[in-house]
Amino acid sequence: MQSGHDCIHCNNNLCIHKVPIFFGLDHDNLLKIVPLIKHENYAKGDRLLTEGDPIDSVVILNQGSVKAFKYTPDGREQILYVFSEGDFFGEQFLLSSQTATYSVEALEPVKTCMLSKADFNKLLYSYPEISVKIIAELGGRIARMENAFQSMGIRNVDARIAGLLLEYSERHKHPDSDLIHLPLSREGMANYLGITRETMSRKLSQLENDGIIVSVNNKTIKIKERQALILLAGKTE
Amino acid sequence: MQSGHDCIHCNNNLCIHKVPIFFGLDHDNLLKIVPLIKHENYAKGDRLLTEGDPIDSVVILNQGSVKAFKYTPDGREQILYVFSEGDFFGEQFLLSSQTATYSVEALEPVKTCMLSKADFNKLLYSYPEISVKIIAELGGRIARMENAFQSMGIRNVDARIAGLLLEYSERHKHPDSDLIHLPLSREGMANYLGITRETMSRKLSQLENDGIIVSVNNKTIKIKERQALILLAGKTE
DNA sequence: CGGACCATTGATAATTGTCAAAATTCGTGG
DNA sequence: CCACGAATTTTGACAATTATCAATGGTCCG
Repeated sequence: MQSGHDCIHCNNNLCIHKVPIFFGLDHDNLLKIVPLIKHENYAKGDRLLTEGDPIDSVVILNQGSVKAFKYTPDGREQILYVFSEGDFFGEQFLLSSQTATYSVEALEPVKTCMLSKADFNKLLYSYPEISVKIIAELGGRIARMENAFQSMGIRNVDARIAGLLLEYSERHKHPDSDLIHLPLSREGMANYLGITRETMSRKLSQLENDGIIVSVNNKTIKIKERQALILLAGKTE
Repeated sequence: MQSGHDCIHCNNNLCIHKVPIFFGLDHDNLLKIVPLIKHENYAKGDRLLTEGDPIDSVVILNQGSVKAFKYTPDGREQILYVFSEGDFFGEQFLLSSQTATYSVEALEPVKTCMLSKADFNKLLYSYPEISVKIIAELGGRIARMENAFQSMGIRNVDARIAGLLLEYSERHKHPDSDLIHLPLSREGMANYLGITRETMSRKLSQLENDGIIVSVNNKTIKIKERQALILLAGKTE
């Protein structure tokens, strides 16, 4: 059983295997990082981070999903991201501003791995290739944000909703069927798209009436006419 | 006149002094970078980059300003950024995706400095501190994008417009007075906020009727009641 | 089973988009 | 420096869409 230490490694520190920034480090180096990592559990609704808080570590999601959001001037939540297993956040704050620019809340039970700011910085200097990975990751995140920003600029709400459903269908696909797990509630999706929950509800009902989707339960829908959604997403008026 | 080479340096390669990522490099190292830089001029309306194009260099703005935008499914421009003197773009593409995720067009006569992808990568390996600077810069850009995204989610258009004017008033302030130089046309601002140019026009007229701003010309306005704008920007309904 | 939370639906008001026309501004060439 | 034409902006009337307010219905979980 020469894989003994490997199994401990795998069972307790999965996160290190799930995060692109650590890909490419060899096994020995990974083992050096393992002891630096702290773990934490959260229940649904728990706050992992609050806008304005000082930040002292990078957080890697090992299980579950979270929403990252800011409050608009009128007190509504504007959701920026939904992070799930393997995603991480906090790295932007370590090197630029010191305080969190958004709040993070668990959408379901969540397990995290955390790497302190000091250790993280040491890593950057010890393994220059990690810096390059991070630059790439940040570049990707910027691109995704830019896409989201563009979608927000689409004046046609039906197109925005169709686009969101298609995005979820790619990212949260159920294994066999064309069922989609929605990471957010109706209100959550509305808060992501910048519309009211009533409008969201109405639009989904309409899609169901048109036979394009079927609502299975509050967090699951089925796409019946993917092509129609794609058409809607590119609709001009 | 021992400053001879320094002056050549300063006159022809100002860009290197304007970009945060090169701050902190000593004079000798800066001199090594200078010969790697290529220059280019553009007239108003020229394309510097088109979405989907392969990218082979980082572009630093030495003079003038540009808009970066994507086309929405219906063919409208969604403006993502206005870059001006000292800003740079293209660095995200070098390390992640290979093609441009947005187009860039000159808003006025523009002078650029360009650093090839190969040279840029060499720099990253030779001067690790540049990587750290870039991570910080990207972190800042993400934060700005997140703010913009949040603003877009504000359902009240008056608040979005007030916020935009306040932002411009900080970034494009005229030296003495409280005149603001608008980097974008009415249509451009509308395309940034995701509204029609007619709505933009109407809203600005209304602000002028209310005595909050005065329109000096198409690219200049004067803020008469800054406090009123701040109030509007935080308005809930 | 009960209660809290979430989602849906209806009626109405407010806002913004659309289309069309007129007015203004801007840059260029004489 | 002025005039002219092109481009941009403004305004109006109307249609379409979405927010708001209020009430009802449904779902999830202990």
